[in-house]
Amino acid sequence: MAVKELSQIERQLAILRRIPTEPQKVTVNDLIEYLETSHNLGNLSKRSIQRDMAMLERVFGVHVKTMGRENYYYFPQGSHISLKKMGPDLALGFLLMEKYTHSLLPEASLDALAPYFKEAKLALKNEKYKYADWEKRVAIYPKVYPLEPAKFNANHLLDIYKALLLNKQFKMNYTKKGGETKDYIVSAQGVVQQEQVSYLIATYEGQKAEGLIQFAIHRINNIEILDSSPKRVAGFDIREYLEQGGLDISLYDDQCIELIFNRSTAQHLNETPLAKDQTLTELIDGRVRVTATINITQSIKWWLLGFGDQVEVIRPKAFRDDMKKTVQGMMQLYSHKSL
Amino acid sequence: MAVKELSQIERQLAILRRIPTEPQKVTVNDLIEYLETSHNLGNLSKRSIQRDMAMLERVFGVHVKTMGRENYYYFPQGSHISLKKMGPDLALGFLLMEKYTHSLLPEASLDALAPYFKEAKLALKNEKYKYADWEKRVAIYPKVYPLEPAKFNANHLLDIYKALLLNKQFKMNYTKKGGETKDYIVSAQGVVQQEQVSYLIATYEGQKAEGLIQFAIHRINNIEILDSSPKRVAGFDIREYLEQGGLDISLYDDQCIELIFNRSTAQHLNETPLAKDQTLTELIDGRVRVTATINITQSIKWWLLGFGDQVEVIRPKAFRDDMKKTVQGMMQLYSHKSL
DNA sequence: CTGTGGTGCGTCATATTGTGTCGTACTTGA
DNA sequence: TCAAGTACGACACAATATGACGCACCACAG
Repeated sequence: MAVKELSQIERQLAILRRIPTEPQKVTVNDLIEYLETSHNLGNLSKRSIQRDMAMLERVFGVHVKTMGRENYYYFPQGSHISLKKMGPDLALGFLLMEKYTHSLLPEASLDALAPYFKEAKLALKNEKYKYADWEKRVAIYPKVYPLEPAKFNANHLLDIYKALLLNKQFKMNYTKKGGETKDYIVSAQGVVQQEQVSYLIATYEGQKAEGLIQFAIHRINNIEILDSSPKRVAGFDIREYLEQGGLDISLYDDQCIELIFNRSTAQHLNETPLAKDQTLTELIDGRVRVTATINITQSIKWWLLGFGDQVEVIRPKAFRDDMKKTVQGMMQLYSHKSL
Repeated sequence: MAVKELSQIERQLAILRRIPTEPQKVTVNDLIEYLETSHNLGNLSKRSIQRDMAMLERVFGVHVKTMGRENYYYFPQGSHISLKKMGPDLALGFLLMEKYTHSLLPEASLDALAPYFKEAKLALKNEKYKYADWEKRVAIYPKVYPLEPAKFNANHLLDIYKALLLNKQFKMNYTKKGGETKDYIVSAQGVVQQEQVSYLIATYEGQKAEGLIQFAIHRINNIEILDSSPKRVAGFDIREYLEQGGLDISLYDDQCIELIFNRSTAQHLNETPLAKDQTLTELIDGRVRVTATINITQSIKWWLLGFGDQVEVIRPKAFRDDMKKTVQGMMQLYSHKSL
């Protein structure tokens, strides 16, 4: 490639893109090498780059630290440069994302995102928009999960993601169901986030049986990323894993379900269908017969039980019997006098 | 304020921040006025700004359109300038947010966010990070909601948010439960997003009784933002509204609940407690007595029913009787022979 | 249709700013 | 203590930005 000439501004922007955030840093010599190799430039004097840095410091808030005889340049953590003002669509997107996810994201990510959220709020505070009481007007409200979220260290999640991305194994200390803790050398295969609880899908060193193990992330006590490469399970795909009932085992082979709903309850199946092939038929007694093809899992059973006497399971027969048995168990509970 | 002098770069950056995205546009005269008022600059020649624009076009991809005798400048939709490269924490934050929210956000917001997501993926594709199969390794998986999401037009949601922010009323066509449609002039008070379904909390013109009305957003057929100001309900706070059972009515005044769980089922209450003041006591028969202070709502009943015979409601008495009655109803369903 | 006043843009002399080459002060490591 | 490397101020010179034209073009009004 030919040696190009770059105008001052273009050169300064190229430098800007090279400046890392806080833990990392860069020297003038690094920058020269970068510009010469990546941008095929010759003929840049060190003095000019030094002057550029002074300007970037003044205009873009690049930080400088003189350590020893060299200057190191970096962005402080959570810094942000915005050249383009956010439009309302974009700003709203950020605000909604913050609402939806702020309890789910690792701290480090939240810190890094904070300037974007701040900017979004600012963008909605100008002449036209009145961001004033957004907090008082918009809420996300979980329906069926009155539980407090598991005390869940999102930093561990971050470490797992990093291990996945860096293609490394990691060592973790984990509290097993019984309460005993154990160290594992883990090859992460995937992560599933389910409502408030996240699971790591992985294999570990010294595993007795073949297969993928699920670890609850909130039971992880400590993580340390190792240098070794993980043992990858060939052809692993988290969606296939979930479809084959990774978290949620199919109770029956039969996937054709037939239910009879109360009329009022059936109504909302119109809006949120059980499956794409769902059919609804009104019966003589006013109730509604529903058929659909779905994996019949523990979740489905739970969901149907939740409707109480407003739904009756007809098919598969085995599922009906299962429901009947459960109801008999419940009946027994409430036949006793309460303690 | 004194008339400041700005260097070329600083001026160009100031201009850049003033350039809007596509539907809007800006002329050189607008920019001069902006710089003179907002940045207290005098002495800028029109020719210099014109030259600046040529440079911004070349370096930052600002688009220009000559309409009539003037030039209009704007950013194309979905354009994005990144001067700072994303760190891994930030990039992960974006990827997770995309995973969590991409089915919930309005199209326009998604389009505007797309460059950020793209940049995040790029940031994880460099020397160190292997973004390769993120899609195959990370999933969000709803637990208790096997339903297909309501066909829900996120653009209507966007319009509602805009009406809230712009402090305007809007007109909407809405399909009522029965199936009939009706036009409303609406004063939005808030929005609640609950799992897959979003609700607009509002008052409307010609409302018969006092009070806040809930509209399901997926039943809205059309929205048009008006110029009139909404009637604000004094002191409205969505959190208070929800706590007082806006969506989810308390069934009983008594908030002290007492349950007896199976041992295995009770275990996960350790991790995700029912409430902050929850107490667990093991009984002689191995089951676990749980007490907690919570709003006893339809959701809670649903949730408890879901456990089938693994939980028994003890108190409040009225709630126990309610559960008993429901179980008797279920018993009746399953005593019949199936059709 | 024609004139007036506005715009964009090329050009040129001039003012301003960027650049390379010093020198000096300072730090580190041999 | 000295050599070698860095940061940075100063200075002359080169490069670039600026303002003042002029021309071409367009819109609008008379």
